[in-house]
Amino acid sequence: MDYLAGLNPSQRAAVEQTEGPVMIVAGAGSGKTRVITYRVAHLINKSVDPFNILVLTFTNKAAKEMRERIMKVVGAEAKNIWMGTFHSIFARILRVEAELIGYPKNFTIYDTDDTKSLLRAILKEMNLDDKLYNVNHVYGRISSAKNNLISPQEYNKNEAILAEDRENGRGQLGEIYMTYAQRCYRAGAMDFDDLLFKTNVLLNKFPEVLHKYQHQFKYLMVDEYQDTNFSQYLIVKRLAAVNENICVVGDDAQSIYAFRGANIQNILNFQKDYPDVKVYKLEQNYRSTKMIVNAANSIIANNKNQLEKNVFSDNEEGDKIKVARAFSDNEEGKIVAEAIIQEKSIKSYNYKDFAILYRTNAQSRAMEEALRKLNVPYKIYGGTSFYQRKEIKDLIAYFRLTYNPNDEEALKRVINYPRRGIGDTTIEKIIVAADQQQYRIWDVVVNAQMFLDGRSFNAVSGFALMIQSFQAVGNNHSAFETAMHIAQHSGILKDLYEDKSVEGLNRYENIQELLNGIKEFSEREDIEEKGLDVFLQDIALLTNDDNDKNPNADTVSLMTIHSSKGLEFPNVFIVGLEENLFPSQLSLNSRTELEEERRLFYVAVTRAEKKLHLSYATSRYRWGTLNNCEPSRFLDELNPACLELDFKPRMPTKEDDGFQSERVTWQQKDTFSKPKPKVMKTTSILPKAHVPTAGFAPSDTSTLQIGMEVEHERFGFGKVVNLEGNKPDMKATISFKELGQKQLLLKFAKLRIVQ
DNA sequence: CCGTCACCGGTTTTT
DNA sequence: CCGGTGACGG
Repeated sequence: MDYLAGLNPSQRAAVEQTEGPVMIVAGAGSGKTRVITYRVAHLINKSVDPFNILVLTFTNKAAKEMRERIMKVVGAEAKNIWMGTFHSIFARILRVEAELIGYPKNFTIYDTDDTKSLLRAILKEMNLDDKLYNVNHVYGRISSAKNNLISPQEYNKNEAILAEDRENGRGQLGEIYMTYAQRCYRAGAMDFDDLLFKTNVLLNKFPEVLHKYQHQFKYLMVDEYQDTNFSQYLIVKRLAAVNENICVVGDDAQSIYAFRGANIQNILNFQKDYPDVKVYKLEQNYRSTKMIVNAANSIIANNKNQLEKNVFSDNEEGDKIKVARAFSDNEEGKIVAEAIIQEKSIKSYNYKDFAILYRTNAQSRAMEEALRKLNVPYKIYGGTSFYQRKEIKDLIAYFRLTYNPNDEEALKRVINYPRRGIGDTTIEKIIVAADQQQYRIWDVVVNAQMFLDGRSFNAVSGFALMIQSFQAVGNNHSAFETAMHIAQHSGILKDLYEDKSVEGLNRYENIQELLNGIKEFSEREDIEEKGLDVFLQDIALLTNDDNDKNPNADTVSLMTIHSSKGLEFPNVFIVGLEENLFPSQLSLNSRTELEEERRLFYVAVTRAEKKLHLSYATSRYRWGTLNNCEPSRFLDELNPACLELDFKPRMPTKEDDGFQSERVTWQQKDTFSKPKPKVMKTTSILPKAHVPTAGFAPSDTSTLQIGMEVEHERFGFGKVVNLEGNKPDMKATISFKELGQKQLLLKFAKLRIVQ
């Protein structure tokens, strides 16, 4: 049990409190993962059967990492823990229980693309204006209904919801939702939200099933509890209801998924749900320097409604946070790339000690180009996943169809790819027939003679025969053999092989890579079921990093801030700190959304261990045109004492005056982009601006002495406490009444000597 | 049914 | 700027 020795008192207490409800409020970098892993290890050492432990995370990466760390303490037993993302764990349970709720065991999981494509089809069939009924909007509406456990029937009975839709001119949303749910059901498919929604249905409707899992999962732990939505919350609550051995870990300050239905109240209200809860706070940050922790605290202080905590660091003071300004997104990339090379050589870091974080994936382009020019190796995380590439999805659609021929989206995708003379009209006929006769789509396809005439009938029945032959092969061959057979006989391999363009070559290689992956799967010895259907099951739930071939390569990491959550790097660059980008334009309408952006910034800042770099550009390409940008309000919110402005004006203009030495009011500096009207007031940590005395004029400061009283145009009155440096670059430390001590370069500062 | 071309609209963030 | 969609002629 020597692992307990390495814990601080509150960490240790949280680990040892294995019984009853426990809430761990874990500040950024406070050793949260450590506590969870040791807590699980501790349970196992107390001879709790790993099969009785359920640990829920939000990403596959987090689950994998934890499992490995637990393995180091308790060995191979760790393999038996039920540990994974909400979606993958409940997909696994649903596969066992699916038939109870009318789904086949091998139900398809529709990913976002499938969902949107189906919605588009439905909107078209209903003849709805796809601008008013924007697919993303419709999807969002349905998704949030599901995450709040509102079924299509309930939706259509709920006058408040219907009225709201009608007011927005979207009175048909209820009907769309209904149709969408039916189509998914008929296709034997669940979307991401269904995995949670249907689990709730299952646990609600079948007490014996609920009972079974309540007794199986004697101990529950939920990581990132602040990111759970209502649907997830209720699953957890139901499962924990018998033993109440539930431990949730989270940090309200890092809640960044409200946009997807996460409800921060779940963590804020946990104490109400379990009045006898034991609460542990992990407040010591072991990750970052004091400077970084202080800066992070100064940001989050701008948010209301938080769990009270005081995150601190006993680490070294650390370097100040560098703030760089670029003239364009491309120059920003260059500044970052150069800074990486410089830092790396001075402090002999590896490339993998650096991360570049951005708000949106689109920002990666400028960074990539700059890194490539300077030969800095890098790796992009997230973005379009390997499994989302068109060619991969095409082949997988054949796999899907082989095991679930009612999968409408898979069918639409490949029934005419490669070309086999089945056009849109024919596909339309098949769908309409299925709809009118209440047939499953595959019933129509195999009985094509009833619905189609000569030529298209031949093509469709040829296709049906092909899929049936795939099913036959799948029945008695390994995953790899089946996959290879399908790739060849579907014509996909040939089609891609004949495309000799660079992209075509690339696509061919990607297919090879997928097949290689399946080969590896076929050869695994740690699992029994190795059919292609098993390989297929969770593919929709995988993301890019689950396909990382050499995770230990020495490369700079590029990713969105969202995907950086839970990670840490010695050096972090947060780029694109501009209004309308970060905070995102779409977040400016409400306080809650703006606060989520701020938490996102907090997450980004707290990724850094040693040194943090911030940057913004004054202009940026967006859809191919150049736009002016203003610096982000978040720069204003950082404690100025933590910042070091690092502007190297390449084209010195009069706007640059005073930049190096003063606390900059960022918003005013870009004279050519007119300040946007502020949508809402933010509570600024900046004191009220000083109003200079009438007739303020800067004095000649060459005679300045320690002890003199001065007035600064914006900082107000203060006293000179120190002077250092030589003439042109002489620096004065002035203690201002309102703002405390500041260092000013005399050649820039406009000071009036009072006496 | 298939290929070409003009047009439009999309960038949050992820399972 | 890019990729997807829709109209049109072959």
